[in-house]
Amino acid sequence: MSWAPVYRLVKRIPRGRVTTYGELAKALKLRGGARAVGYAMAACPNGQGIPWHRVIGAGGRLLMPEPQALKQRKLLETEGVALDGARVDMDAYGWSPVKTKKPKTKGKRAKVR
DNA sequence: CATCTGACGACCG
DNA sequence: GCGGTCGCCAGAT
Repeated sequence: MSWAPVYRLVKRIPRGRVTTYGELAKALKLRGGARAVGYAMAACPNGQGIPWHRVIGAGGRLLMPEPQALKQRKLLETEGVALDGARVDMDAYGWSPVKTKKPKTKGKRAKVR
């Protein structure tokens, strides 16, 4: 399966912002397919401009095993995302793909929540 | 075709 | 807050 849309969305994530698998799944209409999204990320071609580290679990919780999680934390911090231990403040850095998704019809509501 | 597993999410105890 | 279970989709065996 071509996870192009997933990768595309991930690439759309602005710097200093994060999103969750669930959000991505919903944005792509993959209801309950959070796992599928996770799978896509796991199979994501590393080194192709895909900021996988901006993709986290629900509630802004880091999932991946430690080695990757640590790296992810570091990368996020570098991008300006404040991490609360293994937690990310979704209320502050949570990016909504569905709302920010290509504002075709004017600006509409570019407000989070 | 059946079964298990997985970088998930939500629910329950 | 933590751990276990079920449901979801996709891929591998």
